[in-house]
Amino acid sequence: SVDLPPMNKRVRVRFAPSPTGGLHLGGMRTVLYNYLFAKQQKGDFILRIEDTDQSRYVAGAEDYIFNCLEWAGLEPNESVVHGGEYGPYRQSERKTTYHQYAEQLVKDGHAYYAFDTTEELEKMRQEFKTESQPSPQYDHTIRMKMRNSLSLPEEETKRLLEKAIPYVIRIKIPEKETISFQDLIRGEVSFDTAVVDDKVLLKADGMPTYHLAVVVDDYLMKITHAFRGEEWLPSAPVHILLWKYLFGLDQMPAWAHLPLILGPSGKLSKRDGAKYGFPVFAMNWTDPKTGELTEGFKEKGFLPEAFINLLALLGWNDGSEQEIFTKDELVDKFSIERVHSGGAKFDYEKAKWFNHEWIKKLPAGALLEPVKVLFAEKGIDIPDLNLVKSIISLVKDRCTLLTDFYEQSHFFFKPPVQYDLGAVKPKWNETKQLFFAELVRNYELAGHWDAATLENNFKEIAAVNELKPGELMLPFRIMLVGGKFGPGVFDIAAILGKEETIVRISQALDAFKNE
RNA sequence: GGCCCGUUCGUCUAAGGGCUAGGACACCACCCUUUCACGGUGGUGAUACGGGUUCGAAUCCCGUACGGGCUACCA
Repeated sequence: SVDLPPMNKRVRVRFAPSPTGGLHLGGMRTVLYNYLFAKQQKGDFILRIEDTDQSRYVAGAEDYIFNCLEWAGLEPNESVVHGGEYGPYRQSERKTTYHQYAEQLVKDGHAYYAFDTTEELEKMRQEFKTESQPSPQYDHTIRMKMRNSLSLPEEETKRLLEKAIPYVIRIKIPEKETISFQDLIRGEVSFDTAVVDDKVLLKADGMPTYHLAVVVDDYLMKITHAFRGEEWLPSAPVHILLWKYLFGLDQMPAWAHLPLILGPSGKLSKRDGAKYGFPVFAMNWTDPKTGELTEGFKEKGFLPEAFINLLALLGWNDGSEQEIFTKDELVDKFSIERVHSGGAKFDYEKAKWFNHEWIKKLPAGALLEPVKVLFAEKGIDIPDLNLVKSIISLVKDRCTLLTDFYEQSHFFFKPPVQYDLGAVKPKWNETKQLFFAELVRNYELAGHWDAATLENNFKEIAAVNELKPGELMLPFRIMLVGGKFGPGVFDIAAILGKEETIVRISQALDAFKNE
């Protein structure tokens, strides 16, 4: 065999945001798989987004997508914002190119002009609607009954074009042909052209539809691989025919159709998230038209590392029992052939588990920034970063979401404003009061202020007074933090420091007495 | 309706003709811990159904059922 120079892989992901904006889990996973594959092949990762300045889209949709990718660490090498050698990347700036290819298809007899108005199309659908065919298609069975350059006399077509009557260009699908291709995930998939309709390629406004744009762009941008959602499978025959007519089937990129991500009932939707209380977007998105907020994984308290990890495992695994992967490991181990062909239901509980594992796994230093932001939002200034690091180390095992850090550690920065007296009062007595008074005197004289010393002294005093330490630890906890929560009491006291610990005990003793 | 894709514990999945169908989440019990977690040990729980092929099928083939997607001058 001969060693050929490796062909530069150019992996492309292409999509449009929903008209209301946002970027859902399925879209995000498509980006991720394309990214992983591109990096693994040491190729380029290219992002194509439909022009979002069209009226059907909402403002800010494009920036939002790039922000999400930046947060998740999936930035493309080439895109409408990052640039590249194959621009322009905006569809509106490529109009003449699309037009040329569409005209070429007409000239070669693979496409035709259609002058039908919306009303005429509607009328056709009503007219040909039958029991067995509830949604008639514009296909070989009826194209000759419509107003297009195939059914009209040549002069009439010419006249209509000269009069600038609005028209679209439709592909002329062959009547009877079997089309098949090799999907990287599913193997051979085939279709019968008899049931494929004459899709519009060029719209009346001169813009291409997805079908034309994806083929022309992929060719001109030298795309070698493209993974997209399963919902595109039915239109694959149209794209294959366009490749055949325009550039040759040997030029076609390799395709993989990814399974859908399912919600509790059917395809995962924004509504599912709202209904069941879990995020479906990477980051918060507010629809500027309606003001409706859709919560994101980031703001919900997810780490990007966990987000990538859980997304990758939703429909793929490496065959081992490993579930926690860094991005580098994913790049290394990902294989498109191992992606499942069946859809996967999203499980929020498992998603949270991934985040918990990542919080436990990452060193405190890596969590510092998001925790700082969290506390800043709650109006708490963090003075000493090293102190916060030790606090993070102490509590991170019990935090599932980043937002849990507030609940788990706010008392280090603010003394309790009220006490869970119900947990102390019933068993409170003079002896315990005296014990804590003695504890304060002991702690004031303590030379070493560390958890082990504090615990020893605490237990010694308890023994001398013939008290069970167990009965004193809960009151002690409540004195320091106000309730039944937080890490080990002596760890808390050690971090609070001598002065603050003694102040909190004394204040609590007063509060208990007054009750 | 038509076309396409799919189907292993409740969920994500492993097993590519051959061990008692393995792991993870969730759930339950116990241990650890006098807060809550983490952690540890164990448990409940699945090859959609029916036919073939085969010495042998979760695995290959056919049918049925069920689920999903598409069926726009949206992507």
